[in-house]
Amino acid sequence: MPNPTMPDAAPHGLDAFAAPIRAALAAALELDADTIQLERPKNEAHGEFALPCFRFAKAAGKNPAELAGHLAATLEIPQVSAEAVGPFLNFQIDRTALAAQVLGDAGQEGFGRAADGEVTLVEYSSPNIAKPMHVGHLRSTVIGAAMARLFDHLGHQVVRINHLGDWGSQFGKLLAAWKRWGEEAELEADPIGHLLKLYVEYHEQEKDEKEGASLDAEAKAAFLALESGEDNEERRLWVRFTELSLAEFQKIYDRLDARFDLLRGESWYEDKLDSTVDWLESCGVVEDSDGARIVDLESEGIKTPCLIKTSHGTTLYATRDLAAAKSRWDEFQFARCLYFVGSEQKLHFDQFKAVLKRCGTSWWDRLEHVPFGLVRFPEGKLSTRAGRVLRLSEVLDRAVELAREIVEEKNPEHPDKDTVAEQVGVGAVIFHDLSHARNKEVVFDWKEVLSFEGDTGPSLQYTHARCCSILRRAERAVPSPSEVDPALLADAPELWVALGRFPAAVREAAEKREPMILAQQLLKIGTAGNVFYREKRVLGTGDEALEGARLAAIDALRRTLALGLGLLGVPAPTEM
RNA sequence: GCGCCCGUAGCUCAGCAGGAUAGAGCAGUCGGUUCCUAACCGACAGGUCGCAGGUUCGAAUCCUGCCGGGCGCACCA
Repeated sequence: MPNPTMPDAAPHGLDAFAAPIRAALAAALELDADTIQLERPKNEAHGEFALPCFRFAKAAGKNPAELAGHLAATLEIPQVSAEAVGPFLNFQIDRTALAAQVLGDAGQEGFGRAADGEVTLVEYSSPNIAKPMHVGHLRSTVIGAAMARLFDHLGHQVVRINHLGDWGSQFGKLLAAWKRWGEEAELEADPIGHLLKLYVEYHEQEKDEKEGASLDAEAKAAFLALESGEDNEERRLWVRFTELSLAEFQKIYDRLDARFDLLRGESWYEDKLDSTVDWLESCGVVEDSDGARIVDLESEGIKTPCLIKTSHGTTLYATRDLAAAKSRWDEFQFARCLYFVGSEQKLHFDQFKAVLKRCGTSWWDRLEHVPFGLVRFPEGKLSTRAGRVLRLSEVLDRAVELAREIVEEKNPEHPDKDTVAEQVGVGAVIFHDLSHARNKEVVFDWKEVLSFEGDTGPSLQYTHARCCSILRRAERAVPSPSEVDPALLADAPELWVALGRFPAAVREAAEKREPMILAQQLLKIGTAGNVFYREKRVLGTGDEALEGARLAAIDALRRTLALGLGLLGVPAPTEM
């Protein structure tokens, strides 16, 4: 467990000032520093931190404005001035001290890092074999990968797991369909496309009563053969389909910078299913219901029981997730295991956690479903069965194509347009997803996803590239923070405040499992950066000390943007 | 029917462990480049925070009810 009293050496930007302010307030109000929550004023003119004095005044039986005034007059905090505005006590950091602190922090590799050390498992992406990854998978992949990086940055020992959907009766259907309509040449040319076609064809033919019955029988037989574990034709085909699918998925993962430590599909837990069921049975929580084995969850406030085994004796989704969770616990004794899965599966997670609770495990509440909203289309839902899908690769390709046109137009001299177009196009798609609250459903809109101006990934990439450009043209080394006079940078508090809030944004994004919080902060940093280099000429001022100081500022900005974008999985090109 | 999520500017969204005149971006109007990339900056305009109650010194934020949209509700995953 983390030790909250452990001094943290990591640079934390504005937090460096919050601690003494809270300590001074705690002493003045005779309260514990932990009970004092400093607010971030909405209006930047009100300073960097604020304390509404209402509740403290009430406790002390005083008038809030009076208390604020009294505190403002008596508090002595190094490098921080306090001012009372009505019942509010506002704190402003000395401009030079602010620049010095943040410049020093943001210049370091570990800006916003913490030393946690806990084991955090992150399950994300988890697409189904034999189907294309579509826009729906984008969310799990991009949010999960970003969260994994955030935890990693905060010092967790992160284990990234891809829980592939590679098992279940659906593969019986696919095998049956392959036997009827499979074409070797087509499979070679476009594996997932062909497998999807077979899947769609199956569901098309299934509607026919006579065909449906015989297809269903063939599918059941095929899955049975697969499940037998023998090295038969079904198994060999399944392995092949899996490998072909993985190769396709990997192309997407490479583009999205999504990596996994463990590639464990549902099939990986196949030989642990029996023992899991036995374990559940031995816990005495399983009962019979119409021939099926279930765990009743009424006592946990869940009306729907959790199905462990069907009346035909086959295992289910929940059984496999239970086996997976138990296996992971045995292997890692994790502090938390996060599942980045759509909100439509909330009940499933509530159920299988409740089962583990009923079993008396000590770790059931370390499992956490991190839900996110569905991707919808203006025209309505897409359906894999009907073959109506928008492939993720197509989304990325279109974004890259558009980015390529824009690079061509804006920077025809660019030495490597293909690379930068890929970075910008993919970056736009990733950032667009991550800049929205994960819990809300998103209506997919090409115009928005392909937008490169305003609050977008490409505009941040652009700011980063501009910084790189200035540093390139400087043709001199960037002075280290200790070499510059921070007073020369005191005229850009907006930049330092924006940068100084980066560590808190990283922390909060991780705590709330909400990458959007970091994305929003990066946008603020980007805007502050644009204003900075717009208003403050860096090169050619004739003042060497000033130039050095501003170069250091640009470098801090560049580093923080690269760090933040990197955490989100958005590439940071040095020229665009 | 029951459960969960969402409803803020024309559009897309922040803000919601209560706090100061509700903020961005896009679209609209206007302005900015003899100067490190204008994928930028600035100004104007735009809001009964779904509706109605309640709690509070104070509610977009918390509670209740309603309306609207989405998702889920045992032998699929």
